[in-house]
Amino acid sequence: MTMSDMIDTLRHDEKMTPKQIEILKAAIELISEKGYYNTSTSEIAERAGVAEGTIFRHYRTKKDLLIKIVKPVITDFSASFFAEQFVHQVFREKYGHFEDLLYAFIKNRFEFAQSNVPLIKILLQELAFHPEIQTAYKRAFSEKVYPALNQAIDFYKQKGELRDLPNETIIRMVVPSVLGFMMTRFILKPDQNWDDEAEIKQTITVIMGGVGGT
Amino acid sequence: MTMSDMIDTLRHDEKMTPKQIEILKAAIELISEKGYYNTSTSEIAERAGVAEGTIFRHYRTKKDLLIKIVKPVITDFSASFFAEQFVHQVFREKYGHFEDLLYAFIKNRFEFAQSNVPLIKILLQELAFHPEIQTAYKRAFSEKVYPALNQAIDFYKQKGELRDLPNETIIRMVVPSVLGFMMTRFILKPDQNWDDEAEIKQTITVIMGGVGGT
Amino acid sequence: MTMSDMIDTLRHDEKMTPKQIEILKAAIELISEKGYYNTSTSEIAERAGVAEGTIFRHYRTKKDLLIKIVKPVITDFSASFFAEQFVHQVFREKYGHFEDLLYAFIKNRFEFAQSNVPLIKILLQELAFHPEIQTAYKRAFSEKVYPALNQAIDFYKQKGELRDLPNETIIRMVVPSVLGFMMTRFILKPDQNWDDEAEIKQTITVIMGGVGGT
Amino acid sequence: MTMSDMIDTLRHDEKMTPKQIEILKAAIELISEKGYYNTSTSEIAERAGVAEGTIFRHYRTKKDLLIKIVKPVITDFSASFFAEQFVHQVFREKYGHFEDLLYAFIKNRFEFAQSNVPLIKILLQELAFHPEIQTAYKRAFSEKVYPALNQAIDFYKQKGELRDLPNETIIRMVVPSVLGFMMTRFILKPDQNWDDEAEIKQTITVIMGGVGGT
DNA sequence: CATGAATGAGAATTCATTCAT
DNA sequence: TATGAATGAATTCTCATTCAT
Repeated sequence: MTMSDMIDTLRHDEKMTPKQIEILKAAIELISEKGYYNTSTSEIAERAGVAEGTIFRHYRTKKDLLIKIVKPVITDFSASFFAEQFVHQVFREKYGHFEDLLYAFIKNRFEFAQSNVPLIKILLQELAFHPEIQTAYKRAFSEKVYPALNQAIDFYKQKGELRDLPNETIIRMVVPSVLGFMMTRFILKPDQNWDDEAEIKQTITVIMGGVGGT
Repeated sequence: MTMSDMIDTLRHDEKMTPKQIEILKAAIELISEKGYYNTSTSEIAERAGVAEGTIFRHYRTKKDLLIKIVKPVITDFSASFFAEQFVHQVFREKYGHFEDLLYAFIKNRFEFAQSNVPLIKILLQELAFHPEIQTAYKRAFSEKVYPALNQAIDFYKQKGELRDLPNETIIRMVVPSVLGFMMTRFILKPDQNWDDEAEIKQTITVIMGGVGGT
Repeated sequence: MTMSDMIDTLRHDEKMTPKQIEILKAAIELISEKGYYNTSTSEIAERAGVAEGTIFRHYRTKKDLLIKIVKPVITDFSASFFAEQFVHQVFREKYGHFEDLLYAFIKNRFEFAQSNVPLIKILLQELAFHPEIQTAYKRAFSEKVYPALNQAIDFYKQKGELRDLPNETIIRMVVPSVLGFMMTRFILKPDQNWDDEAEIKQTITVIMGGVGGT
Repeated sequence: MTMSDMIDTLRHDEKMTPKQIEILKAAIELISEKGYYNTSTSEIAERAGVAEGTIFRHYRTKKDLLIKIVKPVITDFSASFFAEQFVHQVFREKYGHFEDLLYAFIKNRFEFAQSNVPLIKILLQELAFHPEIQTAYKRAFSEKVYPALNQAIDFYKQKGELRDLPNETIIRMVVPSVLGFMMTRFILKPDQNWDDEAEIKQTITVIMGGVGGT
C-alpha cells in the first residue's frame, strides 16, 4: 500500500500512536492536494478522525507538522541511494558504463518517486516558501548528492565515457532531464498509458547522445 | 529599469493611475519574495504607500490582483515569440539549422526572463495552487507553444537535423534543459558570475550532442 | 408613468437637476428591492448614471437621501387626504353614511398606494430602524390622521352609524383591515388577478358587519 | 424569566454550551433593539462576554445566527397550535362556537407572543430582507396555518356561524385584526395599562359583528 | 493521552465620505 | 456643478494555538 510505504519513509526512530499515523496520512493527502496554506489544521483533524488539540500534542505547530513530513523525504531522497552504496559501487566497477549507472540511478529514484508521489509534490510545492525546508534541501544536495555525482562524473570522464564538459554543465543536463521525465510521468500526466521501461531507456539514450541527427 | 519593464509587460490596454502602478510594484516585489499566502494586502498597501482600500478599488479581490499579475506573463511568454513570427521564419529558412533556431529561441526567452524574474518566480510558485492560472497556462501551452514546437520539430526531422524520436521525447529533453539553465541562472544562483553567451552555447551543444563521450 | 408620479410626490419646493432626479429614481428602485442596508451608494450612482460624488452634492449623507425619500410619503399619506378636505366634507354631510366615507377614504388611499408602491415598501421596511422616520411618522399620525379619524368616528357614532365602542378599538379594527388588504394587494400578491372594486366593497362590508353569521 | 423561555423556544435538539446561550441572548437583545444590519458581531460578542471568534464556532456566519434565531419562531408559531390539537378539537366540537375557537386561538398566540416579543420583533423586521426567512415563513403558512384555518372556516360556515364569504376574505379580516391588536399591545404601546382579557374579548366581538351600528 | 470549547490576532473586504481637479 | 480616485474605519470571518477537563 502506497500510504503505508510513505509512512515508513517518515517513520525513522520513534513509535507512533495510531492517531499520530492518521494525522500524518490526513495531512499528506490534504496538503499534497491543496497546498499547505489552503489546508487548515481543523480539516486535517477531521479527516484524521481526531480532535484538533490532538495534532498539537504530537506536533508543536502546523509548520512543525509540515517539516516532519518533508524532511525525511529530502533525507531519504538524497541519502538512501548515495552515501553508502552508490559511490563505492561505482568504483568497484559494478557499473561498467555511465549508462548502467544512470539506469540504476533513474530506476531507483523512479521507484522511490512512484511510492511517494504526494510527499514529493508537497516538497516541490512548499520548497519555495519555507526557509527551513530550503536549508535542509541545500544541505542534503551539497553534502550528499553533489559530491557523489561529482566523483562519479569525474570517474567516467576519465574513462572517456563522458565528454569533457564542466561537471556543473553535465549535472544541469542530466538532473532536469530526469526530473522532467518524472514530473511528466507522475504529476502532469499520471493517467496516460506509460511504458516506463521504454521511457527510461529512451531518456538515457537522449541524455547520452542528444537530440541531434547523425 | 527592470520594474518599469515589468509594468509594461502587465499594462496592456488600460490607463493606470500612479497609485495603481505602485500597488502592482509592491505586490510583485512582496509576492515574488514571500509568496502569495505570506503576503497580506495590508503589507502591499503599506509598501505601495496607499490605503488598503485603494487596492480593492483597482482589483476586486486579492486573487484578482494575482491573476492580473500572472496572466500577462503567460500570454507574453507564449505569444510574443511564437504564433506570428516563429513558425513562418522557420519555414522561410531563416534558421538553416536547428541549432540556429534553438539559439534564437533561447536568446529571446533568456532576455524575457532576465527582465521579468520576479514575475516568473510568482508564476512558477503559484502555478500549483491556483486553478485559474493552471487553466491559462495549459491553454497557452497547448494552443501556442506546443503546435509551434511540433511543426518546427517535424520540419527539422525531415531535414535530418533531428533524430527520429517522438516529438514528445524531444520536447521533454529540450524544454527542461532550457528551463533548468534559466532557473539556475536567475533563481538558484543569480549572484554567481555568469558568462551567459557561453552558457547558452554550451546548453545547445549538450542538447544536440548529449553528454556521452565520442 | 409611476416613477414620475413618485418623483412628484417627493418634489415639493425645490428645482431638481436631471441628475438629482436620476439619483432619486435609482435609490427608490434599489432600496425598495433590497433594503437600505443592502444598497450601496456606489450602486445607486451606477444605476443613476452619475459619479458617486454627485450623490453627496445633493444629499449630505446616505441617510439624508433615505429621509428625503421617505418623509414626503409620510406627509402626503397623512396630509393630502385629511386636514383640508376630509373633516370639512364629513360635516358638510358629503358622506351621508360611514360606509360612504370609508369608501372614499379607501379609494383615495388605494390610488395613492397604487402609484407609490416602492415608496411605501421603503417606508414600511425602514420604519423600524430609523428614529428620524419614526418621529415623523408618529407626529403625522397623532397630529393629522388620528384627530381626523377621531372626529369622524364621534360624528358617525352620534348618528348611530357606528357601535358604541372606544374609538381606539374602532381604529384598531379599521386600519389593520385596510392595510391588510392593501399589503396583500400590492406587496404579497401583486400579480394575482384582482377585481379591485369588488374587493374594496367587500372589505367595507366586513368592516361594518363583521364575519359572524346572522 | 422571559429570556430563558425564549432560549427554550430556540433550543430544540442540541446541547448548548453556556457561552452559546450567552451569544444567543446577546444577539436577540441587540438585533431586536437595533436590527440585524445595525448590530455587529463584535457588539454581540462583547455583550455576551465572549471572544468574537467564539460566535463563529457555533454559527457559521452572522446570517446563520439570525436564521437559527428566527426559524424556530416560525416553526413554533405555526406548528404548536395547529397541526396536532387544533383541527381535531374543532371537529370534536370542543369549540361549540367560532367565538370559542377564536378565543382559544388568540389566547394561545397572545401568550406565545408575550413571552417572545423580541423574537417576534426580529422576525417581523427582518422578514423583508432575507429570502431564507421568507421561504420558511411561506412554507409554514401554506403548509400548516392556512390549511388548518381553511378547514375550520369551512366547518363553521356549514354550521351557519360564519357568513358566506370567501375564506380568503375571512382570513384577511381576522388575521390583521389579531395581529394589529398584538402589535399595538406589545410593540407600539407596550407600556400602556392594558386589560388584556377585556381587549381580547372586544377584539372578538368586533371581528364577529363588525363596527357598524344596529 | 485525548478532547474540543474558547481564544484573539489578523486577514480580506466593504463602503460612506472627502477632495483635488 | 460634477467627477472619480482615494481614504480609513469598521466589519465579517479564519485559524493556529491553548487549556481545563
